[in-house]
Amino acid sequence: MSWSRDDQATGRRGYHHGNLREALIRAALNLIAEKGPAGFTFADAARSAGVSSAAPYRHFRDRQALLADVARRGFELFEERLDRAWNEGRPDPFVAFENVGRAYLAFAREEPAFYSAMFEAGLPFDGDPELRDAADRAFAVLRRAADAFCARLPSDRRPPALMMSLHLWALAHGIASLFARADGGRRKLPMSPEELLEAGVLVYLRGLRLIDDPPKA
Amino acid sequence: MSWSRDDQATGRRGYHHGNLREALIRAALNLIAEKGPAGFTFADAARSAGVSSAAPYRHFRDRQALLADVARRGFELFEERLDRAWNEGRPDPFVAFENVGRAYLAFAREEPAFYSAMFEAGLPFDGDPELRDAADRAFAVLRRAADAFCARLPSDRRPPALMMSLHLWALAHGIASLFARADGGRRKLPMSPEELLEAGVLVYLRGLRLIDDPPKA
DNA sequence: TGTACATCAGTGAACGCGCGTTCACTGATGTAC
DNA sequence: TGTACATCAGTGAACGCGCGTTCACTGATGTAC
Repeated sequence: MSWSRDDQATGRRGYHHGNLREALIRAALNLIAEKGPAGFTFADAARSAGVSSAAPYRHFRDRQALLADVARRGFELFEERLDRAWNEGRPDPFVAFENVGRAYLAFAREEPAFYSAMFEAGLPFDGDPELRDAADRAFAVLRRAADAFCARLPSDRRPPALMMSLHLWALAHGIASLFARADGGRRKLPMSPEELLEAGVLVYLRGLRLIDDPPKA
Repeated sequence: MSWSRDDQATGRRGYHHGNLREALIRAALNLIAEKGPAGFTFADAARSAGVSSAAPYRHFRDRQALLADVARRGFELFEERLDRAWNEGRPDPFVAFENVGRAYLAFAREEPAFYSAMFEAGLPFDGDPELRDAADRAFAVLRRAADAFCARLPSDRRPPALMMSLHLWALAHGIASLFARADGGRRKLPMSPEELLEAGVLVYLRGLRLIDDPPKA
């Protein structure tokens, strides 16, 4: 029995929910994790927040607006995690880069719902400046890391930092999409995604330092 | 006016369609290209094949079976394209590798519907041996290419070919997913996805040849 | 401290819609004789 | 070559379902006086 006015099951307090917006976002994350961003419905989110199907309209224009909010928060969290891993290039840019890579995969693995909403929901970035900005800021961490790394190289063989950051982003995203997701039917590997990414980044960074070496004929 | 019994609009021939199975697959591809694999419906496929909504059940157990068939064909076509690009390593493994990379991106760009069905529909590979085999055969092309490439390297610095093929697959897939798809809201780049991939593969392959060089401190 | 009132954040019933699926059916096709 | 018949591949109507969305409403909360 409960002495307070809280409903133990839903966390609600009587007629007014109190924090429905947050509850809907949490519900959306759970549903996306279960069924993917396509399987998530507005009605379902309302249901699992313990509220009528009309209630979400007080907080979100429609289903897509809720999804976009989830994605935006995901990018913010992603940025924070990557930035903390980079740690301003400490102890040195090389090690810090590896840490960013691991943080990338850890995020994809630990927050599959956010990751799906961010990269697989097909949200229109163009029409949503907040979402685009959040995504840009997350990428900017990689970009800053690449800048710092390149600055250490002798200027005659310094690669374009933008290109470098795009390569590493693509590699991390590719590994995350193909191998690091929890959704059952993925391919078995002889190594962990983290090891695969670390080895890949290692090879890549070594290749960079030889950028003016002609290819083997 | 038509002298045959063909219906010009739908390609049908009277009561019996003639080739409904193929028509449904083509319809599915168009619909997936338009709305993504999540937006594609069985009813819509039937409609655009000019047939009643019950007809598809003569050819596919359900919606997912049709989707899986599209994905399987996609992997078969993908394998063929990659294999042709590899061309048994001619003129030399390095150039042939670049060709495979370009073929990978070209496929993602030219066949977005196949690509979506293959990599984004979340189909259960485990329960569908034909689909899994088709996917494995496509990957095997990359694997063979990596084997041939590694065989050219001196044995004391020969990288694991499996790892190498996984890296290149992930890089190509990452670039394709993030930058090479036609679906509007993608990020603008200062270079084409093909150039980005080519540069990345170049750096990677150069890094490979230094695999026993210690990282810069 | 109490009261009147505005505002807010919910309800619950209803709607139209399209989907997936089934069913008995029927027109077309192929084949045996 | 014709005919009877089995089989195949469609039809179209119907079903239950859940979704997104709207609407008038109402209970709860905050605030001015």
